[in-house]
Amino acid sequence: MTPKIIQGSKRGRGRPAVFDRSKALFEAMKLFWERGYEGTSFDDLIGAMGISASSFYNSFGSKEALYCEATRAYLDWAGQWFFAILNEPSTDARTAFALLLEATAEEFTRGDHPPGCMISLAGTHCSPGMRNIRDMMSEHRAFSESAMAARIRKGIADGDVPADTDCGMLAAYYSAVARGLAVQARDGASREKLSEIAKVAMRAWPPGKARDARR
Amino acid sequence: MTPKIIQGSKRGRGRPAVFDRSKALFEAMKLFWERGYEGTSFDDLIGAMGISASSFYNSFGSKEALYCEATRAYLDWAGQWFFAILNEPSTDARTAFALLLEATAEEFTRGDHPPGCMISLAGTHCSPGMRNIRDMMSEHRAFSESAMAARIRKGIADGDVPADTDCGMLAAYYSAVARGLAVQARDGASREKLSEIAKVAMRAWPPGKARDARR
DNA sequence: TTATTTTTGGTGTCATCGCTCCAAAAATCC
DNA sequence: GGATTTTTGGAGCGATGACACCAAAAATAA
Repeated sequence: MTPKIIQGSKRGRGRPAVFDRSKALFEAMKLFWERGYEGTSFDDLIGAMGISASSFYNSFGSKEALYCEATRAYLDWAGQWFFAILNEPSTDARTAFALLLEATAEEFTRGDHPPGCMISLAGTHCSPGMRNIRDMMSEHRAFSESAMAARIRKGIADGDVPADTDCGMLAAYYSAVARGLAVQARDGASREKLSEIAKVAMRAWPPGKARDARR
Repeated sequence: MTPKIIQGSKRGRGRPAVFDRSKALFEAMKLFWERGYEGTSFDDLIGAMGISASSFYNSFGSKEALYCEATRAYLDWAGQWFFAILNEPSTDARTAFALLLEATAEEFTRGDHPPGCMISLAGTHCSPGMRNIRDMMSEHRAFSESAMAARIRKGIADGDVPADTDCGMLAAYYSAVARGLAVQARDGASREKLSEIAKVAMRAWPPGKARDARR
């Protein structure tokens, strides 16, 4: 319960850090991403991170704390392309979502990291000791969904989305599609397949011309 | 490796089974469904099944073997409504898929069993010891997707689906949507929300009148 | 009742998991 | 170089996980 003091508590004197902390975190992230929280053991982690058990403890506190950090690191990383596309001011809402799904297809199938999404499929099972992590991942999913809803609302304000669109529901739909793409990627689907699915998914975009947003 | 002989090997003489095997299996299924394979412990299982460790071993062989059986039981159970709707001869393909998603929304949110789908979200993480289970679940997902593709092909043959439809891709899309609905259900989405998402998803159905199937 | 077959409780085992502690080493500032 | 501060390797620990075994009990056919 006491907030564990981690690496860098009294910097300026004494021995500095030897291993690259953010690099170790990145390795841990990839492992969690591929194997999930329960599927990744302490020994797996320190092996991949190249540090000892005590270094691990000193620097990251606990497996659960590391998982939170790794998740944050993933969000910072994936959030870059996600929000860059979502908030690009010069594209209309429909194009933004098409590009978003296209980028999703690409990012979910790159060879330099595990397939799919670290957030979409993690913490979906609920054993007693997993509630914290489950709730955390659930909140992250809700957050990205609400970001999509906000973009759709902006589309209405901009006049490029029909004014009677249910933003929350359309966001929930695209959120669900993205989760589904993650499962497909896990099952070995190619970028091309995900891309085609994305194209089909875009056919569900609200039909009809946008009405005048200025009422 | 030796195929373990389980309950009922030499029936007709001796003591008969005391506990209800299929009921115990059903309890195990619900536990696996909710908590996943790794999240469910041996003790959790025998507790929920109401049997001793040795009975467990005698009757089901191992945790992994039980998981396979529980998965089969789930497929038999969920396959009932799934295939009943998919193969109903009097509905056209589009209606079949609309009803399928509608049923999915309902089944994924019933109070009498865990939310979502036991197949959609299981075995998506790949630690070394989970490869068998991962592959098994992946195959089950591929199977349901191919069943959907077959139904769409039948729709083309019946003339109620445009002949130039890419059946495999459309099936992959609806498969992905179903997986996404499972995640949404896990995150606590209501039947109504899933139902609305399903309606949005149906807007992606191939547009245009069906061409004459008889070429 | 007896022989036969299967179930059961209880106990044990071996591995892994996630930590935890400690003494020694290393790198900085003075 | 010495003091200070932090990191590191290594050993160990309590808990849990997934079986595994066995003698005793129970229920049936004969």
